[in-house]
Amino acid sequence: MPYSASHRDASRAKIVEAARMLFNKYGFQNVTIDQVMQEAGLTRGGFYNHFKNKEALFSEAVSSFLMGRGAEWRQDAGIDISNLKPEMAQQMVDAYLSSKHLGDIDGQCPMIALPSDVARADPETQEAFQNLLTAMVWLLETAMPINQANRHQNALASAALCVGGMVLARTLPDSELAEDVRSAAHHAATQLISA
Amino acid sequence: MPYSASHRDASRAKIVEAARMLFNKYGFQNVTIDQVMQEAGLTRGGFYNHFKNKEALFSEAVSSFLMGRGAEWRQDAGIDISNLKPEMAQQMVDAYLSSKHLGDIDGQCPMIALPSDVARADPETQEAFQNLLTAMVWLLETAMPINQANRHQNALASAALCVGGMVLARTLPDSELAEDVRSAAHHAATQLISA
DNA sequence: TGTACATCAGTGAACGCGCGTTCACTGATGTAC
DNA sequence: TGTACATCAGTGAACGCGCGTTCACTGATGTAC
Repeated sequence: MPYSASHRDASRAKIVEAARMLFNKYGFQNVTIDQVMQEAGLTRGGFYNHFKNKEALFSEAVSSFLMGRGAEWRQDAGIDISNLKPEMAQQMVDAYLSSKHLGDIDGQCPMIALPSDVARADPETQEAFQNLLTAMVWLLETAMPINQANRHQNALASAALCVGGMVLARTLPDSELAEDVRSAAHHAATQLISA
Repeated sequence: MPYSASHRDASRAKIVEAARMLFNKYGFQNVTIDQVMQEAGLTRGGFYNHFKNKEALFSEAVSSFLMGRGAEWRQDAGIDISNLKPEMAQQMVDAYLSSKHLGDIDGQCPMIALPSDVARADPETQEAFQNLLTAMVWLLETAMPINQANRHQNALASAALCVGGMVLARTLPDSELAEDVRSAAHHAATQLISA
């Protein structure tokens, strides 16, 4: 069994991470397998040792966010999912709807960068996307100030504000308007999650 | 000057409308010019008599919504932009965040169907997209109950909720969750635009 | 311990299909006379 | 009014490029003896 399993896994992980980043930046269809493999430091042909096809890579790239780049992101935001505290919903909203997150095209949440792509992708990818939303809603709901009514509904609406505000801000060419949308969404989401 | 100008314009309009519908359904890259022309009742080659290239068609398709399919949509919702009344913001939110709008893939607002595509398109298309948002915000702001504070900010946040709620609902494979998101966004947007 | 072997990740050339775009041609119809 | 002409929207074949995928081959390295 030449090439240790860990070597194999490391290559695979490099491919997924390169793909996640490139898909975020350019979209599913505008990224070639050649580009991904090059970014991962490998060559074209090897791709099919690791994945069935390009769609399978997309699904992996989306689902990798939750425990990969997303975990770093949460850490930066001061959020610890194994020890949630009532102020962390606000930290989540602050970080998600921040200018920094808006500008971080490579590292931002796939729900912002890829919703239309995912809507047309295969069921696995859609599941992965859904898991991102479910996790976000769970976090907002669980880490909301204690005495909130309609916790679940408010968490869902906050998530819609977070994603909607950022999707719009990312797409608008007038960056001043984009900032206004982002900050209005941030303000409204803050209202929603406070008691 | 054979073929009257009106004949030419009619063909062009048919192409744009076919494109708008197909792009909404399948996304910019998944629609071929062949498909568009066939849907418009014409043949492939004629396309370039009307448009410089596929990107130019995309931009037209997005901008056509505001006064084309979108006008019908507003009429169905009981909204008359030349005679706005204070209850029409609520009508807008009701119609935008309705199950009917969610299911109407062909006819729905391009901000829901195509945000990622537009984020990667040329400046003309992004301008067209921005005009849709600006119009929506203007409508919400202008038709809000009279005695509202923070009208502009609330209109921006409502628009983010409308778009975000629908983008998520369209992408989630679990239709029950999709409904929950849609209705939570609707509830929150209603709060935002009432005094 | 050292060496031959087997495995399989990685390589890069080649294939083949699809699609945006071009082009020479057609023919419907408005206009000049 | 009728007819020849000119224009240009429309046609459909062809081009050419890009990219997902395949494939025969290479070579690094773990294992058996």
